[in-house]
Amino acid sequence: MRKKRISITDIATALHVTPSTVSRALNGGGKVSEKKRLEILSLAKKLGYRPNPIAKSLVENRTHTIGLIIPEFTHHFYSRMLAGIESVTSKAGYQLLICTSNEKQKQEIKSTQTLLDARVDGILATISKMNDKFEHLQEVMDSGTPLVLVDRFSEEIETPYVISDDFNGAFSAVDYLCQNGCKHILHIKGPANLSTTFNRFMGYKEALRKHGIAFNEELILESSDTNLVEKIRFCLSNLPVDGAFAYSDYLAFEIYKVASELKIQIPGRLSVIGYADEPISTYINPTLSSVNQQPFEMGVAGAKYLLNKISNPETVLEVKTLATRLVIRESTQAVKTGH
Amino acid sequence: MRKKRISITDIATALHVTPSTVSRALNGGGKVSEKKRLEILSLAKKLGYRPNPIAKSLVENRTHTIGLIIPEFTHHFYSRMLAGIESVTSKAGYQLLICTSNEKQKQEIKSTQTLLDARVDGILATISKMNDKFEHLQEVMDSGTPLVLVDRFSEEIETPYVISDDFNGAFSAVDYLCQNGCKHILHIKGPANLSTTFNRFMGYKEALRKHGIAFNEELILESSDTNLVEKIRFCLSNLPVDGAFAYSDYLAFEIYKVASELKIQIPGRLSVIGYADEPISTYINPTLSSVNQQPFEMGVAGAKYLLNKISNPETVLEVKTLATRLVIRESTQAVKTGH
DNA sequence: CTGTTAGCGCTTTCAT
DNA sequence: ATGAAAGCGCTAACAG
Repeated sequence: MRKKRISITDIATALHVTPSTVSRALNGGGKVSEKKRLEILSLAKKLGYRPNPIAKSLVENRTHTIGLIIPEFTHHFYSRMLAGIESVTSKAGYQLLICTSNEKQKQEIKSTQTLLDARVDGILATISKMNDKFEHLQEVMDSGTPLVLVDRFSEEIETPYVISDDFNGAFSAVDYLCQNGCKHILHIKGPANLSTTFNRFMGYKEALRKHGIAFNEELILESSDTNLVEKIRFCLSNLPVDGAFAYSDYLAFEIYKVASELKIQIPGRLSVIGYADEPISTYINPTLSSVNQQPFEMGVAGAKYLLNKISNPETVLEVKTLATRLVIRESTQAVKTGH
Repeated sequence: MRKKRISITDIATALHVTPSTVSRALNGGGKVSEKKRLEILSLAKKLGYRPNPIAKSLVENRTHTIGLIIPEFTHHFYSRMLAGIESVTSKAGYQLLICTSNEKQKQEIKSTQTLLDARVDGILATISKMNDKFEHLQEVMDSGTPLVLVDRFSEEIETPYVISDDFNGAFSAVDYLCQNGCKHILHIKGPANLSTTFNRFMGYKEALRKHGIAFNEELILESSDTNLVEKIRFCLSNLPVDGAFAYSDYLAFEIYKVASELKIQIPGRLSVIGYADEPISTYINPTLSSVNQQPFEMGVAGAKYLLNKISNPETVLEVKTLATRLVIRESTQAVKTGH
C-alpha cells in the first residue's frame, strides 16, 4: 500500500493559505511575507514535504532526466565511461535513465524511442557497432532533444561528440615499437565499418611511414577472420615479426597465446601493444603495454557537453577528441638489444 | 527549441470528439464505436502520437520506473548483475534509474532519497560494504515502495532478497581441494563485517571438517592486512601449503605472484581456487579455478522479485539463495599425483 | 457509445 | 503580499 505523500495543498490548507503561496514560499520566487514564509518552510520540514518532480515535469516540460544508450555493460571501458557520466549528472541533479543496445541497431532504435517517450531532457549515446542507418538519431535531433555522441560517432549526424584520438593513439604505440627497433609489425584490425578501426589502422601506417618502413599487407590481420588464430600462427612462424599492435587488449592476448605455443618470448623476440588498457593488461603475463583512452574523462566530457546543450540549445557544435596515453608495461622492450 | 509533441487533445479537436474518447480508443478500455476507434487510431499513427508517460504517472501515481542502487560500476560482477536486471525490466516495460553509492553509506542514503523523490515504483539495491545503519532502507519500506536486496542483505531489513550461496560455494571449492589431496589449505578472508566473508570462511572450515583436516589458524590471512603479501610469502615459504582458497580472484592473483616469485608451480605444488569467476580468471596463467556466483541470474531473480512485489505488494517474503558453480581451470590438479 | 467534469501536484499569470 | 484560475496531458467516474 503506497503511502500518500504530503503535497503543497496539504500545507496550504493546514496554514489557511493557497497552494500558490506555498509554492512561492518554497521556491523563493515571488513575494511572500517573511512570517508566512517561515511558517510554511517549517511546516514543510516538519511534515517531511518533498516536491513531486512528476507534477513539476508536467508543467515545466522537462524531467531532469538524461537518457543513456550504451552497447553493453560488461566491457570495463563502458563501466568507466558510465562512472564518469554519473559523476557529473548526479552532481548536476539529473537522473540517469539507462538503456542497452547490445550492439544491435534494432535495440538501439527501440531505446531511442523509449527515451524520447520518457521525455528525457537529453540523450547520451554510444552508437552500436553495426549501425548503418541513422534516422532514429536524426529523429532525436528533430524532436529537439539534445544529443551527444560518445566513443563513436558518425559524420551523418551533426551533433556534439566526444571520441578518443584513435589515430594518434595508434601512432604513438607503433611509433614506440619502431623506436625500439621493430621492423616487422603485425597489426590486427578491429571490426570493419568502425571509424576507430580505420583510424587506428591509419595511425599504424603513418608511424611506419615516419620510420621509413614499407607497409606490408601480409602483416595485416582482421579480427573478424574465423581463422584468426591460424593466421597469427602463420605470421609468427613464417615471417620475421618482431612487433605487434592489436586493435584491442583481447586481441593482443590472442597473440600471447600463439606466441607462448610457439615459444616466442615476449618481449624478448616480440614486442606487443594492445589497446584500451583494460584490466586484462595488468593480469596477463607479461603485463601488456596498451593505449589508455581515458573512458572516465570521456564520460565526464560527454555529460558536460550534454548539460551545456540542454541549458543552451543554440550552442555551437562542440566536439572533442580526447588524447590517449601510451602505458608501457612488460610486453615491450624499453631498449632494443641489437640485431 | 523543444518541438511540441502532439497530445490526445490535438487528436480530439481534429476529430471533433473529446479527449476522453480518444483516451478510450487508444487504451482499448471502454466502448468506442469501431468507426471512431479506427479514425482515431489512424490519425494518431499518422501524427506520430506518443502518450506522455509523465501525465500518466501523475494520475496513475506510478512511474513505470525502477530505481537501482549499486556500489560501483567497474566490477564485472555488478555489470553482469546489471545486465540481468536490465534484461527483465526492459522486457516488462520498466525504465531503470541508476544510482551509485561508491560503497559509501552517505551516498547510499542520498540515493534512496533521490529515488523516492523520483517516485520510482520499486527499488533494487545492493547495500554498500560499510553500512551500519539501515534507517534509510526502513524509510523506503515505510513509504510503501517495494524494496528488494541483491547480493548483500541485512537481517535488520525484512524484505525480499537474492544472495549467493557463499557457504556452499566455499565448501565446494575447498572440498574439491581436499579431494585432490590437499592437506594444508591457505585461506585469505574478505573484508570484515561482510556476511559473505563469514559464510565463505565457514564453508572453508566445514570442508576441512568433513575431510578430517585440523583447522590451522596460521593458514588464515586477512585481505585487509597491509602486510598481506609478506604473510603469503611467509606461509608459502615456511609451511607445507599445498592448496589455497581466496575470497576473491584478485586475492588469488596475489598468491600467484608470490608463488611465481618463489618458483612454486601452480598447480604442480600448489592448487589455487578463487572466487567470483571474474574475467581475470581466464587471463592469468595458469587459468584460475573459481566459484561462479551467477550474477546475471541474480539480477534476473532480483528484478523478478521486485516486479512481483510491485504488482502484488502483499506477497509473502520471497528469498533466494542462488547456487554457485565451481569452475575448474588449470590452477587445480584434477588428480593428485601422490606424495 | 460519448461528452462532461473533476482531479493528479505544481507553476504561473492575472487580479485584488 | 496573496488569492483565484487556468493549464500541463491524461484518466476515470458519472451522466446522458
